[in-house]
Amino acid sequence: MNRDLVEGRTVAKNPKATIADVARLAGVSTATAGRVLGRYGYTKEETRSHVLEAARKLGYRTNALARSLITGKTRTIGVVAGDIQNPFYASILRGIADVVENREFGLLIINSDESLEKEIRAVDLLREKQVDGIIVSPCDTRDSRHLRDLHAEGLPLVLLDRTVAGLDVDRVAINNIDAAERAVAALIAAGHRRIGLVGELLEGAGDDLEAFVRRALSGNVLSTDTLYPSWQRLLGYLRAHQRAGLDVDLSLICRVGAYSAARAVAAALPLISRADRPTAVFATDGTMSEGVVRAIAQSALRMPEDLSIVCFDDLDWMDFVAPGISTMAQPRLAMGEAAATMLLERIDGSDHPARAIEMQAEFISRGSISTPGQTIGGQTRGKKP
Amino acid sequence: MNRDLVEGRTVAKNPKATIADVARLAGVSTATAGRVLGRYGYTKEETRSHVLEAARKLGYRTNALARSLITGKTRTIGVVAGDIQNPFYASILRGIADVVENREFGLLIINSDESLEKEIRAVDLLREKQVDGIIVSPCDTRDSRHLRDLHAEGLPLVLLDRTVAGLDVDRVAINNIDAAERAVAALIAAGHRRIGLVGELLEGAGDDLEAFVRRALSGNVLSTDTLYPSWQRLLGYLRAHQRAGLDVDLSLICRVGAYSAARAVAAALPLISRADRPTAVFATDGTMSEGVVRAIAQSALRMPEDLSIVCFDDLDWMDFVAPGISTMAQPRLAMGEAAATMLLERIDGSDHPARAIEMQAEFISRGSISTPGQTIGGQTRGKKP
DNA sequence: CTGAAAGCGCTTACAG
DNA sequence: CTGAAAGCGCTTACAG
Repeated sequence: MNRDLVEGRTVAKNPKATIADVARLAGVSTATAGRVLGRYGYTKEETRSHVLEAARKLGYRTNALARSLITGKTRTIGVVAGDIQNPFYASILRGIADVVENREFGLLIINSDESLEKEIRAVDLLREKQVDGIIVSPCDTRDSRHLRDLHAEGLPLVLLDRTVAGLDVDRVAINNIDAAERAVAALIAAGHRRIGLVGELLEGAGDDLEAFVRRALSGNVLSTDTLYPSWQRLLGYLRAHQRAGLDVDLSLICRVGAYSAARAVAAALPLISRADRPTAVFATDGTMSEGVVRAIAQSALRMPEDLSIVCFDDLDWMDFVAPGISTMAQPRLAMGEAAATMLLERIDGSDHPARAIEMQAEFISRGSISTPGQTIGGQTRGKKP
Repeated sequence: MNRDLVEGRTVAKNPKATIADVARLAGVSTATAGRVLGRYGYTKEETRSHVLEAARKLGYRTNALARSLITGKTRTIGVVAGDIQNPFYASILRGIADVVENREFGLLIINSDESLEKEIRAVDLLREKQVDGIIVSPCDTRDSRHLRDLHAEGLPLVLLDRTVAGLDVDRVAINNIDAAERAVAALIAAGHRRIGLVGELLEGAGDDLEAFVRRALSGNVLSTDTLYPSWQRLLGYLRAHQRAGLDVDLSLICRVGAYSAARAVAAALPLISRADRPTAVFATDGTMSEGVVRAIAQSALRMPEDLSIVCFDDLDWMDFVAPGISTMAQPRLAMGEAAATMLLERIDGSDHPARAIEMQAEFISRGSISTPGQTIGGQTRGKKP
């Protein structure tokens, strides 16, 4: 408190000046000072300017904490992302930040590293800090009491990229099955018949890849909605094969088991080094894409002459890594914007039923797909010099 | 308030339960309940368990707002970064997040887009939210009243990557002059004599590139500390030339004037297309590096046969874009960690004099440097097929 | 339009 | 070790 302040005299700016200090200097009640400083209620213009002048003199800054304690609103949202360093999340976060900053909201960001335990702690922390709403890319599509509770208690929640079984809340994602199918169809259209897949495919979809594929092929996959994206994209891969009347070779499906480019390299290398290697590979997301391209760079294979690829997510480097990477691009920025916009609407009080926004993925055709067995530069399946 | 709660009966969990509710149910005072729930002061073990039990029954969660209002600490720090989507900032942010999450602090992130106006608003917002400290990568090395005020008022502040004139606070950065000199020296050592530079070089260093270079060459650059990184790296470029007794060709220095890969492409294309083009190019940061590599990909030049390059920052793609990009790598993650660690130390009360942590940049030699005029594959300065 | 009073949900001295 | 009271810095009814 600044009890040493004297009206009428020039006083040193004090960042800790409070509404009471301003009121005293302006000769009004704290209620009135609060009204002009907090921009609520009515104030006579003259009073207003006195208060403002006093606030200026004291270097008054409002303490959002005190305000929030009363209003119950913090004008801050929280987001728990897998890894802010991953371009997928970095772009989404940027989209979120853009809409949030426009509304002068704060943005609290926490990494989950795809760990349920960390996600739960993140959500806890965000709640303690009384955020007005939360955007999460849930790392577990089933075990989600923390999210269910959130929603049950009325805290606005938006799910990004992934869905949670039985949790009917706003969400934004692309149609992963369809997008993957279109990506793989591009390969098939070019004549490929043996197409590899490199995907995270973490546990969660029944754990047994072979059984999953068998079920999928016979049209028996229940609740595709709550599958992880990589499993949904596997479904798209299978569907593209079925549509084209192609058999699926299980040994061509690489289950990396982790969100790691390095692990993807390790998984892709054997696949593309086999004698009966596929003529093309589909990578199920940006991280897997980086792994596959890295594996090819480490091998002696030429792209696309020896191996065609189609990736997922349009990363910075995909248009200048020769021969240009054909890929299924998700509108990452727009996904973040959409999620934030939905969340803010909820925070503003909208109470329509939960909506699922399906964003459009766009296939970008560049140079990484060629016809298998095609002869280029005088040799087929040749080695680099 | 949950006035409808009845002691002894099973009550529905209420996320809005307050310490008063818990105290009532446990039959103790709010002071006592507060002591066990807030983990401060002493409590008899028996009392403790009663309170805990009551809290559990009610689903009590502490309201950090109320606590912060009293303690004056929010256990939240703010960081204003240029663009969280940029890999440079994304990694730094990850480093910051890692140490901050360990201490269970919150992390408020805002983009400045290198605009002073946005930076000022960001800092304002963070202060309103009463963060315990701020990390900023200031977009203006001079006009910085907002940062000066912050520091004068005792709010912990750490500067990242850039320095502000006359603001003696903790900071972390690499030695940009030295790092750039080493990078360019690698080119000179390989025999290059005409080396281009592509850098942001925004206004701020006196605005006149030619005059700056002339001054630098005659050893007259005052306060190199508060230069923007790209200007410091230009200094390193010049110094490498001087050390080698090489003349500097001003026309080889490309001033992009913006933090934009697209703008860098536009600036680099004419440079590398000239008849008397340089035999090598040095890019002053990740964004410029992407621009240069992109420009080369768009040109008919082969790398490194027709043009050698050395980049700055080790981005994901640099080790798999053929022929592998030689670059000066900043320890981005560690820079973020160091900044956060310093900030938390200050928050913990440390009051030693301001420290400047100089991180080590590491040159990574890959395939993008060759000897100029070298004959590879039977032709020199040839075109791609 | 303005002020006195209460209160948001906690923590902090201060007694006991 | 525990409780009654005050208070953090605001906003919110409620009078006037």
